[in-house]
Amino acid sequence: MTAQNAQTEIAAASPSKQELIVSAACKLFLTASYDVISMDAIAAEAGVSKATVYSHFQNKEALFAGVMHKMCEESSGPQVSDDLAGPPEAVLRTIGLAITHKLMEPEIISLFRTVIAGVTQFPELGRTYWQEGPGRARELLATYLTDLAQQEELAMPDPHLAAMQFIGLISGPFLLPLLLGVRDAPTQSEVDRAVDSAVAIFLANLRLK
Amino acid sequence: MTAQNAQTEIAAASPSKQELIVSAACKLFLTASYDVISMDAIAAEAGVSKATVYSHFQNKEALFAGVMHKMCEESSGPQVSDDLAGPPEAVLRTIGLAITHKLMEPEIISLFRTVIAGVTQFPELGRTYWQEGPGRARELLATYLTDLAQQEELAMPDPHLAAMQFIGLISGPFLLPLLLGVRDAPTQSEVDRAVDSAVAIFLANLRLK
DNA sequence: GTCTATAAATGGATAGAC
DNA sequence: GTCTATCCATTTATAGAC
Repeated sequence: MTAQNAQTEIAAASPSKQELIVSAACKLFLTASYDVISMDAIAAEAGVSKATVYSHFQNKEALFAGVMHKMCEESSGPQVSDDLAGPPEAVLRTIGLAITHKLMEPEIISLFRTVIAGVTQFPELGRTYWQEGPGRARELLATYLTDLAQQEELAMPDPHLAAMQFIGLISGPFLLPLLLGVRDAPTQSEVDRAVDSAVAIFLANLRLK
Repeated sequence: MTAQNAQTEIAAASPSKQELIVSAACKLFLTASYDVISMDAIAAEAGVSKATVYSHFQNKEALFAGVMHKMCEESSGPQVSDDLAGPPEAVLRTIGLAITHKLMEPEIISLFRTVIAGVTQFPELGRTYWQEGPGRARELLATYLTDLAQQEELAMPDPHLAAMQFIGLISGPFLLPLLLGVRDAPTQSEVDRAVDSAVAIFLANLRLK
């Protein structure tokens, strides 16, 4: 066992300074955008001195990049990659609920705001988030829809377009109002109703053609 | 003619300092978020001194509020309130194209980013933008859909939900990627195809029930 | 690695002359 | 109203002791 492995194993029980810093930065960057959060505030939240922060990260931008990478990993898209068998209604409903529930989490809305706020300053941030989040959902859906179309002999000229339409259809009622802060998180029954409706609309059209 | 009217008429030809300041602030706040833009930068862009800026606006927040109010007015939703007659396909296509074209404008995407970035610090900003933009589109659509359902004797249990689903369906393929900066503005044919597809999906479902 | 103290720069906001 | 010059708080980042 190398020294590095030993350090990694200990980490879970007693978090290293580096982990304390990243956790504190995560928390703060979710409450406000890049420029609002100072290195002083991060150091204070982590319970370390500012010099310690700079000993682990070259500068603020490097810390921000590390934090964003970690948050994208943790919130990596809907976890439905396994369970794609069964009647299409059920599968789309499962995928739709997974996506909707992801979007409902306050942390995800906050992350979304932070990413969008930072994308002008840090263009790579947008690409990273897309690949880890919505882009992954799109690929998953497009693959499933392609298979579905083949099985049921449906027309599916552009699976990527269809996937984004489905995502828009289920997220439309909630995403914008939540991002703008003009409504609270929806109730379970509200989510169920919206997803059921969206699945019905989507499938009805597919089978009509 | 009052003195104020005279000033207003002159304004178009030779803009007042106040208008110079607001224009400069508009331009800058569209390129980056609230905290990134300094009063020094705004004064420099307007070609006036910083003290002059403060003689017209009490502080930075007041200037930001004024700028956002002006931008919301200028970009006030899709201008389709008159032309709601004709076959549903055509009407929905017109509305869909109007909404999509609005969203494609780089200024609107930038405004969107700025609003979302600022909504944590200034909650009223989100409400204002919603009312001037997406909220207005939702009301317009919901009203039209209610009428349509009545005329064609279709089921329309929740016009607001349906309106947001339609907006999500047409904006889904573009809005997220544009906000995240992972794609360029779509071509005209791409927009046409997406809107036609969305209208077909939406209407097919309505008439199926 | 970690701390205290501080440097160097920039931010919002104001005083005072004109 | 408008400008120049300045105040004061805060920010990023570093130096030097331990």
